[in-house]
Amino acid sequence: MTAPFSTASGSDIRVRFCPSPTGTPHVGLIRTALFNWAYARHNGGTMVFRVEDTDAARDSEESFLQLLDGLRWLGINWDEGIDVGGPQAPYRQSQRTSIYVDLIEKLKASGHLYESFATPDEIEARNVANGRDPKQGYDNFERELTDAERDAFRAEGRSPALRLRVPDTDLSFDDLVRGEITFPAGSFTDFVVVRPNGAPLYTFVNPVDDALMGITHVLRGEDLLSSTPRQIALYHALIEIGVTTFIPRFGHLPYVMGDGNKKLSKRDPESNLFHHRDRGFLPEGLINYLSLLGWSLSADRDVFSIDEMVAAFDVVNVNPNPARFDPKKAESINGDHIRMLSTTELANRLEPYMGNLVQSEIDRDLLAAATPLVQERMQLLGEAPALLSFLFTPDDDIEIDADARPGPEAIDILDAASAVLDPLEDWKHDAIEEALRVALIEGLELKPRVAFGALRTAISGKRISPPLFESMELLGHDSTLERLARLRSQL
RNA sequence: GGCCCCAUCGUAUAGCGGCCUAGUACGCUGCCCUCUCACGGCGGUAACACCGGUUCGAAUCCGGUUGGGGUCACCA
Repeated sequence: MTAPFSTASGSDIRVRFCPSPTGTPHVGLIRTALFNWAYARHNGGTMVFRVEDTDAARDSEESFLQLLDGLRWLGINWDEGIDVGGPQAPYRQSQRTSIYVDLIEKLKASGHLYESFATPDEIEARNVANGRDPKQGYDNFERELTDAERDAFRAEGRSPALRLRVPDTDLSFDDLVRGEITFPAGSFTDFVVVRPNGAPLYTFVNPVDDALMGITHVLRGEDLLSSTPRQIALYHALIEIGVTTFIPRFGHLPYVMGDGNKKLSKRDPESNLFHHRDRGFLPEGLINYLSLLGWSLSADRDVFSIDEMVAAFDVVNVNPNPARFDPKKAESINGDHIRMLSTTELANRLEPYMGNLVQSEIDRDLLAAATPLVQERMQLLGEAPALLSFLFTPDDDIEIDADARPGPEAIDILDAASAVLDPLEDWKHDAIEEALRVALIEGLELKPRVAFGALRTAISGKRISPPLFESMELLGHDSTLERLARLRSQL
């Protein structure tokens, strides 16, 4: 069967993101949103955002709000739909019932939909009785029910679901990422589009809204690949009754996988968008990494800005095979983005991650001054507090980690350091370093790592810290001396 | 089981018939830098699932096999 697929290109391209608000935003879902968005922006087309909340049992307002929060955090915006409105409002399916009811009547009248009284159990039993695989699905046997037969079912107290009469021919489409795909006639059967209670199902409302909203390119997860022929069948019906004139192009994006060979599960923390935000991913870092799941900018570059991604993105270059989410790689990419930020910008981004450490203007200034010390030491913004807390902690409250505590031999080091630092006029890191090197490395003939290790413990309480002399400078003369004295007294 | 999709280093990918004794990045690892940790620099490790075919020539095209995944809901 030949079909009038969309030929839209450039700014005529219309894509959509249409999540069902169940649970926290999943990175696979977000990757789908990202690719749709990038495709629209690259082509100067239109991004539509609608919500498929037709499953009252599973959908929640909280989840809906989280979706908005997540998209806004990432900077994925839209031109029509939720909040911004548009010619096909409303954009929440729960508010579009009358539109569906109207179309259901039209499709019924035109003979595309027919009443089906068989329950799932009966269909399975029927398959078994006919020697078919129980899992083989519906066999279209109620297509030509007589009025008398229908009345008989009604007399039993049954209400019919409505099924779409699908064509008895092969159905083909040219997938944007996979190429030509053909489903043989008979491999997809008449499917239910309306429940007996009159409520339309996803199988109906999704293509109907795409048609009504003029969607030209449907980019979605590959789990929907098998339902595409059925949707195309529905499109043919919609075209015949004049609802639309074309069928969108489809592009089925590869799965985002977790460990093993299965989709990243909703139970897996890695799947949760907010898990990554909470740990300190930058929006641009996460977008960069997510882009790499099934797509690449070029052969030898995998760190790039959002603008660069948009400028280069084309869905036809998306790789069809499933991609594993690799937290290590994601963090590495994020670290690169952290290093690409200006220090003032990084300081601003860091602040929300500092917990109650940064509370005053003075704290903010200290954070700004300390940011350069940690910019090359983080992959996640959430690592900052552990690295910097000693700068914001009163001298009395510095805890000495067990693995950082030096032996009694450090007493001489601390004494010598105090002696040379106390009278130091020019409290700058290079002067501090010079004084300490003269006193400890040359004077006491110590190895730098031994001498400075003890001082590091004194001021930070840790074996690992930002650069020592810069840290001392930020801490100030008095605090530094106080901390040296405190450690000495504990040895 | 029927139908559909997928198949390059551990991972993500480059490759769209000769530029490939297969490139890059993460990871792992050796060395250098170095006050710790990082950052950075220079190396190393490691892949075309298999079998046929087409072709002068195949990771690239075709067929099959194997393996993995999805789908066959009155969920979305």
